[in-house]
Amino acid sequence: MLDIKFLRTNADEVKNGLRKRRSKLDLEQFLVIDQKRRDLLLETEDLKARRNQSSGEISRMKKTGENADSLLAELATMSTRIKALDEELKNIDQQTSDWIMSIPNVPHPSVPDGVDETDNLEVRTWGVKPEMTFSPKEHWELGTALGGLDFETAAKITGSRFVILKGWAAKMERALISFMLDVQTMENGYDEVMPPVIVNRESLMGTGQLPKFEEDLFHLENTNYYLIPTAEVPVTNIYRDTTLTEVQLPIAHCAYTACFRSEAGSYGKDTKGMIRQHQFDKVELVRFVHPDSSYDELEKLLGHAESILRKLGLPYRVVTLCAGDLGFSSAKTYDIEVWLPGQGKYREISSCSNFEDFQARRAAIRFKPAAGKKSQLVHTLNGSGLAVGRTMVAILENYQQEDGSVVVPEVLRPYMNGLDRIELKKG
RNA sequence: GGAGAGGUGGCCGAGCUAGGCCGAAGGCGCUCGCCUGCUAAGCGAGUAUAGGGGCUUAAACCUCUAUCGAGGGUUCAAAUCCCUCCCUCUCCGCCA
Repeated sequence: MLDIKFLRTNADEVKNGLRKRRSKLDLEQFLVIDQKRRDLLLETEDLKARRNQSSGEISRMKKTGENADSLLAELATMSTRIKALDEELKNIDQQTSDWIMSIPNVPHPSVPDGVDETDNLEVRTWGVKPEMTFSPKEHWELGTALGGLDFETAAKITGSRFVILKGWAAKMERALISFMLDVQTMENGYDEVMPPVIVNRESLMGTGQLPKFEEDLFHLENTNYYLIPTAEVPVTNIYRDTTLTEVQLPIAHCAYTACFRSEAGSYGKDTKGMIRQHQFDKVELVRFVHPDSSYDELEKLLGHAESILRKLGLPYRVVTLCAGDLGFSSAKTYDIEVWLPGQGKYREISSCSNFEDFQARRAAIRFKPAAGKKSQLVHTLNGSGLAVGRTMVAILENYQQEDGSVVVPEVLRPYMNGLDRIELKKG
């Protein structure tokens, strides 16, 4: 959510931002509503001030035994009028907040112009794509053949876009989670939390998934509860309605959770394999920082996510999302895309964003400056560190051998009882 | 699931069954000043948030409105009365 005063005084900047995003929102419409709202507010508050004053008058008259009947009658009609105005105001307030909640964040000046993912800007590449003398297989083929991935049984017990991990795959999932959390807590300074994977509506409003993207979420029937689409939601909301002190910043949390997405509108996309599941594991990194340093913090966060891929020896590239591809709440996002030899392309494995004060304003996350000045909004950032399932996909495809076996990356072996190679058991 | 207690300012804690200068006593904490060789103590003042309007380059400031878990209702007027919901705590039951 943007600052309403900022909207009024910097309307042109916001309009430019919306245009850059290819958004169809017409800010003028909002400005008209806003003006109407303020006029109404003025009238209502003025009337209330008079009522409050006269009410005090009545109190005094009753004490002295004077007759207050005429004043009482006058106030009765005034109160009716106020009630009507309040009703009107409530209406227009709703309109205003609907508007504000639906305006996306303004892209940072460094965000490249563009329409969709084809306009994203490559920042750097890392690693060497493995050379294969054979035609590389896709992960679902490898994983299924090696007995680790079972999509069919998952489809039976639940439905499409679910998987059962078996044996080495289940173990590798667990190993990856532990490995990622260990790196982030022991090397990169994150405090680990394990939050609820069910959250209420208010939390989803705070981070910006609601009210606009209800259809992407799993909603528990007849409740105020939703399954989280990312740990960003519960972790960011830890500090909802909280005023921190400046010395506490930056706060850095990492969290492993399962994530749940309805994937509405993605029919036909990645229908095979583990790339796009309704339920998947992710280690998330969340940072609460001073506004002055949030873009340095974004680079830091990105580095923390990259460090996992480097340790695993998985080649990747970093891209800056263009304005048209930018998420609703984000001012700037880097995607990390890992190389998948089986698919022959880079696929997103992490998304690192600076939301500036967009989420902080919605969620009321502030800090009190050391100088004792007025509290101000923090900047929030988050990124995957990393998507666990997709990491397994990348390992399978990058470390596959001609005979269909898969070498286990060295850093992962201690987490898998020293297992160094996944191969089909004979017999 | 059953029975009960409770949610008030940074914290503690009055007020709530006689509804009326209550945004809210008192205390603690904090800030600024005074005082004191230093410290402690003492004295004085201040100390919520959001929104609107005024003033301003801006801030400060002034003023109004709202906020005593949330949302409704009664009333000229609600922290105080009524309804619904949420949360916390205690006891019992159940349970990984």
